[in-house]
Amino acid sequence: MKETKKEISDYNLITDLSDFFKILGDSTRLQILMSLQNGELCVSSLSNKLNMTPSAISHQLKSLRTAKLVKVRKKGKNAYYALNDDHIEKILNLSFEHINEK
Amino acid sequence: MKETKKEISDYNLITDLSDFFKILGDSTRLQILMSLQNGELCVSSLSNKLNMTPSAISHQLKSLRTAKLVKVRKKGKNAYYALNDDHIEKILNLSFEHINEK
DNA sequence: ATTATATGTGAATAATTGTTCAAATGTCAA
DNA sequence: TTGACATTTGAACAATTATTCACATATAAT
Repeated sequence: MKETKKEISDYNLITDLSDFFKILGDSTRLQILMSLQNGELCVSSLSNKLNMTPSAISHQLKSLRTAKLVKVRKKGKNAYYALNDDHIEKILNLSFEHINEK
Repeated sequence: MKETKKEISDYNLITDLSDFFKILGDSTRLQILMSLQNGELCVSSLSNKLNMTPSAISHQLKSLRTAKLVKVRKKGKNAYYALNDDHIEKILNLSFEHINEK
């Protein structure tokens, strides 16, 4: 059944895409991603920069990790997070252009 | 105060961007946008295509209109909706590439 | 005018989710 | 070992939101 296969793959595409946008649709996570555009940062640095508790930051970093948008490097007591993908910066920039032309 | 100005514009950028992604972060709205990539459609066509009530579709179309992602053309009893912007297709395609490479 | 069809709207409900708080884990230094 | 610091985790709470339902509006046809 070709129709069924197409419907399933459409379904996956749609849910994957909307999940991806859901992750970007939060100001805290966006701020984290944009902060990491200059290079890796540890949780407490992000906590200071964004004026939020380490716990809140850590929770959001977990979401970003699950979505494979960031990766971790553990060194001593610290956990350094970095962008995991080049695409994200492109998408952010293109979306920024979109916003700015309104 | 330069610092303050920058903080304010950063704040607006972040909230505008996250609002934009929030709109895309819903499967119903994504399906509507992707359906409109082939040309304008009226509410009942979308309702049939997505197997959802006209009311649900209409509510989401209102969100999309407020976000200026779609526009309306009223003709007789029908309301034909179309994409309002070229950027959206680019963003969707780029995001699709991102999803597919995982 | 009255019916049927298409769309829009507002309130209510159910589900999702971001932040906080308290506590746990892990690492380093003394 | 003890204490301090960095990060993580789970539960609870508050806020947001997508859909449904009932109803309103608008247009066309008879």
